[in-house]
Amino acid sequence: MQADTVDIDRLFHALGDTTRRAILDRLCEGPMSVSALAEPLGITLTAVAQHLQILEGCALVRTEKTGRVRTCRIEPTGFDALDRWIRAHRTLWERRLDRLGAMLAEEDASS
Amino acid sequence: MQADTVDIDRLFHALGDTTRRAILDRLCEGPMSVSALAEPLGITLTAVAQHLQILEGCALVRTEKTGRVRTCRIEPTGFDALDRWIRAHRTLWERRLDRLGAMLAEEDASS
DNA sequence: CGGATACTGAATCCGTTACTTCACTTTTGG
DNA sequence: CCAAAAGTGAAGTAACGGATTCAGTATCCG
Repeated sequence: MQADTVDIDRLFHALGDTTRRAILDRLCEGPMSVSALAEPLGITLTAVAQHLQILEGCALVRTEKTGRVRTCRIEPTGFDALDRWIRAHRTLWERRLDRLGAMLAEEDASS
Repeated sequence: MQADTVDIDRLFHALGDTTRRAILDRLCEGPMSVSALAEPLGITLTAVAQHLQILEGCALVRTEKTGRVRTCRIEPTGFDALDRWIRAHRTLWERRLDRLGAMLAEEDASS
């Protein structure tokens, strides 16, 4: 399970930024160069490159440089890791809520 | 849909902190006072209270003060909002990957 | 070749955030 | 009633994060 190596801390941190989520949304339209990404964002090329490093660091995008242009695309690995985290915790929390419900039902029954 | 009011930005920011995720994990065991939460974390009561404000702000926990003790518990609303965001984007991204696959297949066919 | 393009790296700036301390209010148990 | 317990509020601090600028490097096109 390759996606387990993705640090959930980095993942949430990466997604907790509007610009980075905008980059991801943009990449849904297809692979794109760094400049193409930067153009509608109103920030520097450098800033975009920094965001891309973070997104790559938690496997949300993959980039590849050919010639002088770096092409960026969506990488589902980090996304899968996030999904797995949520599923795991959802069941934990739901189990807890179920237990709470059971306790309340028990109290009602004994009253 | 009450959970739509939850700001996804705040949500990711809230979950992007180890201590806050630890608080959530701890609350899975059941409702707890602020001091009880603070004790194993090695940080001040004040710090925990601040984290709780953030977690409440995006509907991940709910707290209620009775007497001098504030009881904290898991609140699924924010969690649901997160889940919905992920589902929506997963389909977006997968659609994109499908389209990519189709394009590659087309290229193969035309070669 | 030479100039434009597409980035990269380093240093810097400034606002935000996590955490602290300390003084204070409220509640509660003996 | 009074001292300990539980939490609140305000102010301060140190580190981090997103962004900038500027000076490079590598690549491409005419």
